[in-house]
Amino acid sequence: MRQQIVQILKKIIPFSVKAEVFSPAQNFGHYSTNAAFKIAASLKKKPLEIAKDLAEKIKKLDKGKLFKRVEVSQPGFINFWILENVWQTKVKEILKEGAHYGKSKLGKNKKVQVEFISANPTGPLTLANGRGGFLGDVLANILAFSGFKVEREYYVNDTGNQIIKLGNSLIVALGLNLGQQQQEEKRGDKLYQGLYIKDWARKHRGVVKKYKSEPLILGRFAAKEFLKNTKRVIIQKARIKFNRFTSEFNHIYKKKYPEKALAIFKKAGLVYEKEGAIWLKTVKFGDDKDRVLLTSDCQSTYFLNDSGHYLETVRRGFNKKINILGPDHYGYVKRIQAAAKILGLKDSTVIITQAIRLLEKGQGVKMSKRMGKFVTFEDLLKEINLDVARFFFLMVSSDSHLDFDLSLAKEKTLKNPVYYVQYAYVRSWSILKKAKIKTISVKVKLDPLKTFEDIKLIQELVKFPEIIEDAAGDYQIHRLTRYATELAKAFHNFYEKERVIEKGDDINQARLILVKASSLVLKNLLILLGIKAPKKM
RNA sequence: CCCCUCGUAGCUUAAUGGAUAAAGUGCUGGUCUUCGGAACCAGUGAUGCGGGUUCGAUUCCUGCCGAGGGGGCCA
Repeated sequence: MRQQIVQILKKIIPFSVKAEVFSPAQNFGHYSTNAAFKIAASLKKKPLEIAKDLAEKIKKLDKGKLFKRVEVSQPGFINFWILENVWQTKVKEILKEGAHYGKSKLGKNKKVQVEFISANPTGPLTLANGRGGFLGDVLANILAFSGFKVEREYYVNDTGNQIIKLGNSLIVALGLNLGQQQQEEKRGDKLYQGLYIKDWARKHRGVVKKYKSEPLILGRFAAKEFLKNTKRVIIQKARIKFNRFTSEFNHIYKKKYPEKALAIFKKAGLVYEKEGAIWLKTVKFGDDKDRVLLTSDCQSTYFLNDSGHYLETVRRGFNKKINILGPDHYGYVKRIQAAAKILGLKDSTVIITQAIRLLEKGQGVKMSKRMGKFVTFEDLLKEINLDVARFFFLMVSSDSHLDFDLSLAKEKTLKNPVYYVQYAYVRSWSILKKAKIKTISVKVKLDPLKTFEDIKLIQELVKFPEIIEDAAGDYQIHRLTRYATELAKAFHNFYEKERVIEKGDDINQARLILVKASSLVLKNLLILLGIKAPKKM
């Protein structure tokens, strides 16, 4: 629907302007455009006059096919009211498309990689990992729905100093002494202190003792175990899907991608030596300082290895990558974007999800892997329903610092908006069941659908593809959860005010079709969000 | 000290520079001889503080206050 209006505007406006067509609040019509403002700026005329002129042209062009009313209002908006029969036709289109309703070919089958979670295998998942997990999962769903070929990647940092550190942490946790060399390495870098370290060490006492002088081997072993547990939580508990677990050691390090990346950096003339180390000129790309690629004792840094990882992605045919990182990576964005650009990744996005501040009865609870005392993602999923957690986390923009009160969430779990949405689906299903609907007849006339509630509901249904399109473009996933609440509200309102099954089992066929369409859209939406669409609650 | 993000109803959050700042929750009052009341309706109530940019600023720039995160051979 929005697209149709955009097309009409294009015909009327001679030069290209960035005009928007949107659904306005309150009684400003079904759709609105600010086109007049955009033109006014370059024409130096009053927006209101331009709007009046445009509105006349639109009416002439349309000849009463689409619009019931086209009006201009202060200070220069053009508002559109759509004809009832146009809305009614849309309902049939929705039924025809069914489970495909909302899909588009926006992505043109291009490959895109969504990398998310990628937590270090040195401990359990945090709430921030969970937030990124839900975000990545749903974003990947939306992109796939919009015609992209999506790879969902989890990058496992399974080699390097952190693995040694993990081994050392386990050894120390059992009160064993580290070897001379490890003692030195331990200095200046804090070990992992969490309770989970102690628990694991005690549980695997024999293994820790056996490898007490070989922390790398011990660390690798433990990391594998931690990863196994992480996979269990992600896949089984959180219903988050991945199709590639990329190993830093096997896929990147062994295949010499860091070296290859370094060669490309050198060829680009962006590498220099200083104080015995090798640096990349990331300042040229907006970073506040240059970054080390090779240390003075010729070790590759985390940054160089990650560059290797990006290069591998490019070499596997991806021109587009979205990387979802936690809040501790803020300082990292500029340099990785610089590397991406040099390595030839055309469309690179880094999304930083903000931390979730956990409150317990209004009191802050510190969450840090080092502190030892923190609530893990798995803990949270034990406390609250998965659908609730998903919806709640996805309801807010990823750069909002979410305050999450655990005790409140548990308490008010029944009033969570996710149940509101699911309940709308249950109600729709219940009507269909009672009416014993089998096949939808295309012959049914939809003329009776003209009350405020009918039209409002159709209007929301028609918005669905528009919301998907917006989210696929700007990755703002909370558009979907917000929309879900609005759609459910329109349905509940419709349900309260309009009867489908009249007295005496007389069924209003037109309304029944509208219910079927609503049910379809709600289901498509819930599937994208990874939330269950129950027939009963 | 420097960098990044954020500050909106009592609480949790929306709003590519646009119309009367939008929802949920809370509180107050109301609806129904119901296709499942986990529903519906009404009322209540907000842009941290001070400047600037312009037709118009929650949004952009700047100073202050406050919260969180980060700060070269580390991950």
